[in-house]
Amino acid sequence: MTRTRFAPSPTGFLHIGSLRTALYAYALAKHDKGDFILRIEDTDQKREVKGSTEAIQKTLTKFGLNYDEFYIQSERLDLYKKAAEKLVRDNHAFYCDCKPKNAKEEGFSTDLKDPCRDKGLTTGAIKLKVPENKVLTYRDFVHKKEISWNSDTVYDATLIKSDGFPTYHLAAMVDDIEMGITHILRGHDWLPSTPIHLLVFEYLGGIRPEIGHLTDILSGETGKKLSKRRDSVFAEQFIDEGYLPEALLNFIMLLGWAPKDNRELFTLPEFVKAFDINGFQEANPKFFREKLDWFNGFYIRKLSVDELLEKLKLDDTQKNKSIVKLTQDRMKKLFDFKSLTSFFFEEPVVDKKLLGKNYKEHLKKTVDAFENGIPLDQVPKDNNFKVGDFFMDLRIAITGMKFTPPINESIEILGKEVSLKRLRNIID
RNA sequence: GGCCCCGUCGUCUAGUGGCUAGGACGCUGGGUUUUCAUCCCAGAAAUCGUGGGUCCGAUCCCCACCGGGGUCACCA
Repeated sequence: MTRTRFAPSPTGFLHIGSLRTALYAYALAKHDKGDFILRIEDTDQKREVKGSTEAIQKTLTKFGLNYDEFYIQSERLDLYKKAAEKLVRDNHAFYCDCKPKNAKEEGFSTDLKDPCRDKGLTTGAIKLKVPENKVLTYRDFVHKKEISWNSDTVYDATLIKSDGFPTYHLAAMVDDIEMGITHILRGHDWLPSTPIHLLVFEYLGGIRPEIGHLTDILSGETGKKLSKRRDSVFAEQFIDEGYLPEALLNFIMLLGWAPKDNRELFTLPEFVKAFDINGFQEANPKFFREKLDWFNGFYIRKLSVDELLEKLKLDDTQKNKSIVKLTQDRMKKLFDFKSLTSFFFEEPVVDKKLLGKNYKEHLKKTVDAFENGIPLDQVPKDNNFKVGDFFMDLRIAITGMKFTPPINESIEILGKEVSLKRLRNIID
């Protein structure tokens, strides 16, 4: 039975890269009818942001990534403590009372082995005792190759902090074993610390899951890894901007994974079905929005009128339905609806410079046609107007814009009274 | 700097020891249309990072280089 997990730390909203990791982990499990587990890694109390666990749950649900099991690491502390004590007992870990260091401020350290490793202390933080000159190897299922290190390049990583909380290096491995995780799928930033995890797995005993490291998504602007701070890339934010979850998901699917048959359109169930663990990409993709916009337009067009009405939070009136029908093909984002249709709801400001030379003649004859019940299509024929010019003047007079939904249908929705009023405003 | 990952059209990517290197987005042109959009058709766009090998033959295998990315915490 395939079991995968998505293990975010509750430090904010769902990063687009995290969403992708969750999606792939979900597909990996569900393709084999396995379980997808959500595990909140809240072992750093300082960084925790209130409400983010709920936000993550809500967002995953919104995208259809439903999980079968749910865990919170801070509720499992004794498990990690016991594991660490076992490692100390087995002489694979040791207590340490050194002052914590922060590499960001202190720079690179060349001394990999901790001074406390042979002191035989019995209190303090607990660190991994990394063996000398040992080759550490695993096969990465994303990269489809063996990756290895010499343990001499690995530092004695902290397993339990002095506040008693475990670090990722311990907690995640304990949980992955305990929860029977078969495949660890995680961000590429974890690759360098994998030798630590290999040792922890080995010393803990039990079956080690397969491990795979996803590519980083790079910013199209900077070429660097997308960052929460610099780039605006939260899943929630895309939704707020008028992207459909199914569009974002479809876009994300292809940023780091591809099928052999060039297919590009997938609903979530279709993706799960087509998913193949060998389809992962090894090179870092850049994040550009053009294709996302296309996906979004595509999925908007596929919506039924009622569905679109609901997405736009519009009342189910006949008028709204008609307007939606006219604009559906023209929307790239849900947000576009507002600018596309404002003239239906409020008097447009008409810039007369946009109108053609003969606009007065055009509009006068249109008013006549309205009053006498003559179809608008008839007007240019009867008066020898150039069809395009005539309708363009009409369009601008009614909507204030050059690019609009079909003008005849729009006028129908607006009604005779309103339309006439707008025409007269301009002629007089 | 040490360690590690990566390198096919602008972008996302398919591909195999021998192909006109395929698709999609975007772009350009055309058709449909009273505008725009949709839809349809066509086109431009990748000397497969560079230089060496191996081979009858390399985008595909090997090496070097260059370039890009990541990471070096009692954060995850």
